[in-house]
Amino acid sequence: MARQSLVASEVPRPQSKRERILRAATDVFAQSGYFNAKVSEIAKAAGVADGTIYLYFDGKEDLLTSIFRDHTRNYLQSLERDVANVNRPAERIRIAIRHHLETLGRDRSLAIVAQVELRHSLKFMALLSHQEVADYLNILRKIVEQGQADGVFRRSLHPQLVAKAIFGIVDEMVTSWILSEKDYALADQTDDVAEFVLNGLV
Amino acid sequence: MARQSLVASEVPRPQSKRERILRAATDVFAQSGYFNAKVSEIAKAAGVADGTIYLYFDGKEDLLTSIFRDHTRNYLQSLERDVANVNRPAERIRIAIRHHLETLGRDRSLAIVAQVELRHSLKFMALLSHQEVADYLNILRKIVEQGQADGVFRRSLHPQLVAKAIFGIVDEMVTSWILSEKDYALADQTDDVAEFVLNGLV
Amino acid sequence: MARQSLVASEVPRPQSKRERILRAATDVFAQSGYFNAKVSEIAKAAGVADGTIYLYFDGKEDLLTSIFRDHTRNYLQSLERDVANVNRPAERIRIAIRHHLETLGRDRSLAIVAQVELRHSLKFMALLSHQEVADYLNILRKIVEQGQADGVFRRSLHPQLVAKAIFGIVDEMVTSWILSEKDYALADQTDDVAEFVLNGLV
Amino acid sequence: MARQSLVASEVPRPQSKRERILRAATDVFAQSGYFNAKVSEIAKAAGVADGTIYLYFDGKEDLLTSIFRDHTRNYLQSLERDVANVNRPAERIRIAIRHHLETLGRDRSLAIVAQVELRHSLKFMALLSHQEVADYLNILRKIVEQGQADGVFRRSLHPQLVAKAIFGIVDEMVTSWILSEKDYALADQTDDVAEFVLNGLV
DNA sequence: GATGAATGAGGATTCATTCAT
DNA sequence: AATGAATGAATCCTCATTCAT
Repeated sequence: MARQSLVASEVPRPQSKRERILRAATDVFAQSGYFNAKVSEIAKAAGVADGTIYLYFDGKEDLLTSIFRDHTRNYLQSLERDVANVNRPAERIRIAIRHHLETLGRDRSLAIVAQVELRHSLKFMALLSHQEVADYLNILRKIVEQGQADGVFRRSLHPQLVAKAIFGIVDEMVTSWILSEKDYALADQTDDVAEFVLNGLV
Repeated sequence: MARQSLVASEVPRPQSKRERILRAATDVFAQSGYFNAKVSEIAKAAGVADGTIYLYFDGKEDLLTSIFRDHTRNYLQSLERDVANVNRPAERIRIAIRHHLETLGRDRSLAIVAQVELRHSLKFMALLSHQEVADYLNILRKIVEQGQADGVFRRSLHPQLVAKAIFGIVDEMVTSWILSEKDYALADQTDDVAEFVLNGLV
Repeated sequence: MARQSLVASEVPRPQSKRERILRAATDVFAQSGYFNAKVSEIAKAAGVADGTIYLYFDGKEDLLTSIFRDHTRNYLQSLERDVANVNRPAERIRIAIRHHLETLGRDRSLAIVAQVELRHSLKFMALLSHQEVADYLNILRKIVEQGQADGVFRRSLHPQLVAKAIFGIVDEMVTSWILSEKDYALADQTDDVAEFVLNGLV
Repeated sequence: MARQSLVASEVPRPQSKRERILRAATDVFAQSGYFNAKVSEIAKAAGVADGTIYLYFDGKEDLLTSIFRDHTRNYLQSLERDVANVNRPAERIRIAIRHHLETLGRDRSLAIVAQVELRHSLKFMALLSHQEVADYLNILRKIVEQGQADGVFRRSLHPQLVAKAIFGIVDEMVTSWILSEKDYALADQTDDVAEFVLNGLV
């Protein structure tokens, strides 16, 4: 059964003008795609005049970048906090997976922007890849290294490759979710994903 | 050390006019991105007049679709052939991984188009996802199911989730490769990836 | 009595597409002023599509520059030819004055562009001043120098200052003409201007 | 040798808010040109808020008009006073020339505005031409007429044409000065210009 | 089949001006 | 009187596509 709206937002209406514009941009980018989205459409959705957007952002591209940066800042902070709350490496892996799935599973528009719009150019991907994504992968890598040091993770694996692999798996779950016509809770896959990551196929 | 050209093609110059156009489109899309690529640029790279492209394709978007369809047809056929050559499920998994990494590792422009340009809109991704990607996942899923039936893969795992997970891992390896400034052979990661997929982290 | 149209053109409709566009640009710039002129208005006046203009010119500013350059090339050539036809320095001065007044008196739109639109920025004026206007002044200066060498012009005068002075006088006659509400033939002032230039006030 | 700044002002900082705004407008118009100048830039240069400008002026165009009107009022008064101080017509001509060159030679920004920005549209030029410039030309014309009545200026010349010619010469000297890369005192040309005006070329 | 000159729709952005405070 | 955040109209240029040759 298809969803009625692809971008139904369960997110509360933001207060500040900057946040309202960013929320509107997220929804419009998710709905129309970055290139087809019109700035005037975003302005209308945010309830401001076209020109007002340029008081808060440098332009259309800055809107996209800002959505990502704002989100990532919060994301990485809360991820590190959550991970620090548990000690067992395996549990930390599970926590990281859940964190990713829960965060994007909660905001479909944001997920679409993250999975689709942020990847529309090599240049843009390279930018993200060397900053925020690298930070994210570092967190995962350190969990793996710690697990190897503790003797609970196999030492034959390259931590960086494992980090990328985990990211790849979770990323694909999100993509699959936004493209799916079924309406399921993304975070419900946490345990299945974690089992596969920890134990493998055999 | 940075590569000299991001889209250096080791692919032989195609003969037919249709193939020349498609090759040019792949290179130009990889270089400039779909939205920034100009049809006239593709025509020039292919050595034909602008209008000629419209004798062979329906338009710019059809170029992108055709790149993908042409490639996928060959890809799935050779994947099934390779997989049929071995019997052990674990080996089949390894074969599938190698096939993916080898194919894209051989043609950087194609890899960029596959990882970046084909994903620039939800509508486009949905299209691919329900046809070619679904076929690909089905092949992986059947390998998993066979392995479970044979008793060599754990039965607690959902085959569809495993298929997606494997796709996600390999996909991320490719993305990481095209974004990397280091010049390594993508297919060299086959064994490491396979080990992780088969045995997991613990 | 005010003229019915400020830009009534007695100029024959040009043949080539490039010339048609340039003619239209001259008329529209004269009518509306450079900054207020719309490119689409020029296209409409030239009977071409908006985009066609960009096949022949680099943009709006290039239209203005091209009007001037095209005109100046012809102007300086015919001026030198006319001047070479007579020998007496005083007659050459008169010829130069007539040439200026006749050329602009024949094409009101061109005169307006020359007197008003080409001078709307310091950067633009500097550009013209160092190229075409300098060439023009050089021709005048050489006439003066020849007259001084021949002993018919007073040697106490700086030839460069005289050249500028003559230019200034004629230039002001043109400006005055385009701003005037009376409809007189600009070139009719040739003899009066020449008399003043040659004999002065006393 | 090029000047360090094209608009270096030797003018004392004005006191009243209205004068500060007008001074800032003169400098900014000279620097950027009327069309490219931003009202907010003028406000910033004047040290007031954007909106404050509209308490003193009707808008951007009124700033330009006001610069001119304010300046012209003083200019014409002091010109008439200076002229009245001498009796010989030839000396009056010299005084008028000096007055013009001195006034603009003292304030480069004002000179740029006078030579460039005030002439950016036919409508604007017509406006000036029929008011202030006409008053100026009248003063010159009367000097000529008086000189002819006194029998010291040749009667064959049309006084109005002579007035325009003198204006044209001096005007061109100013234009040439603001465009020149050499740093000379404009008023130093007074005697050379006067000699040419009075005695002509022959 | 091939060409490439011509088309014209479409949108991000700027900035003079306003007005609630 | 003064502020400055907000407005929104207005336009140059690009480029996918067409079609007469």
